[in-house]
Amino acid sequence: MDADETGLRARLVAAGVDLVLREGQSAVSLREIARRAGVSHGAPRRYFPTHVDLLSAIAREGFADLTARVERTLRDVDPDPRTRLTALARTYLDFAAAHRGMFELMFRHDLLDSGRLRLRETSLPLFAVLADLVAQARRPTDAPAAVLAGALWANLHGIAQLWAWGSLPLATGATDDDALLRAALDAHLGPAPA
Amino acid sequence: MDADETGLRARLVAAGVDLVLREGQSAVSLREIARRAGVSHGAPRRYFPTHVDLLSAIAREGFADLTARVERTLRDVDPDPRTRLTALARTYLDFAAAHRGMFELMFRHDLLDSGRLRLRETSLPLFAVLADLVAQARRPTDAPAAVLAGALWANLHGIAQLWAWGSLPLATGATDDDALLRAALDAHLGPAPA
DNA sequence: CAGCCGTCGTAGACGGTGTCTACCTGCGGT
DNA sequence: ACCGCAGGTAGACACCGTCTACGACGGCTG
Repeated sequence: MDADETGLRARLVAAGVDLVLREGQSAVSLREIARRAGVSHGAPRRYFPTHVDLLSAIAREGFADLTARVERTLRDVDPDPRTRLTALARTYLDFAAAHRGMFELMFRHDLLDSGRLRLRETSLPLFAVLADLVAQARRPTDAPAAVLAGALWANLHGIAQLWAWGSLPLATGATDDDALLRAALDAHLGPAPA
Repeated sequence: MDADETGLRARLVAAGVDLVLREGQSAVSLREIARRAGVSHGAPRRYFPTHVDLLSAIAREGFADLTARVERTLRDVDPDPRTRLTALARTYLDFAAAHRGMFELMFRHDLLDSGRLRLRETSLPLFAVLADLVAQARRPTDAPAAVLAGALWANLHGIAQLWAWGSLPLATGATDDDALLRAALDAHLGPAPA
């Protein structure tokens, strides 16, 4: 995306993203991405002084990707906020399931030292989209919009994580996460309209 | 807890638990716990052939601890299911906040290879307690009990995780998680009784 | 045009880690 | 008295993150 698309830094990040998607966070080492980029083991240090810096940069890509997917999804969905929220939630869960390693990494605050690269703030635009839709769908008796949005996000996130871990399928006996998704949306936003 | 409380295995796990609580998952190495137990670096291998086995054993302690805390809490709470669920939820969030490193580890399926030691099943008794209370508190028009319980658990879990990561405080501007907790319970179980 | 200097990548070293293997040692059962 | 084996020791290997000294090269200044 940046001007120097082919710069070493971009290639290193790309290799890292590829690795994390394919084999998970623990496979991402500075030396391995150097190998994949065809440079010496010390080269990445120029751009990522520390392993945490590399992982943070990769997670950043993850957030950008997820945000882009959500926006792309919402472009084709009609304006009813409840419908849009459902689509957003579906995209969130699909992303977590399809890119498990990346999803894990994105929320590993212990690995990311989230101040770095303003990483945590990277998730805010996504939350803003959700919060905006929640504000539209909110009923007068519901909790304040910010709280409602936070609680709903947490619910989506929890479903994504526990489902991926296998606990939720095991505990509920369900074979897909759709019922859970609908239960969460119904709970926070009221029963779905016909 | 086991018969040979002072056996090497128990001491190794204890050292690991201590480490994970104090410094997080990444500080737990086979060699370090060997050092703390005063044995050679190869000794742990007898009990934990692989690093994953060690981490799984530690996470198991974490689940046992959390479950015990919940049961202890519920002993002193009156029988109204909604009240009990609130207490359970509070305990869950407090545990996550107070033992962040352990909580992280417990749900890191990439580190745990959850088949090992039947680890994932270890979380089931806790879920059963929650599911039982949910079944009692459930209203006829709610989702099926298993789904409702799963969705609520996911909500708690998501709040715990995103709060610990700092995203939720950042996004909602809140300074404590109480509003979120109440919003989640109200959403899934209906507005709290007076 | 010559020379300097900063950027960027190389190469080697160090300590730490997981894992494998060969070994020792002491105790229980025959 | 002996053997066998569980349980701990010790060394090796490859890999990792990090640090440091060093080369190469290109653009600016004189």
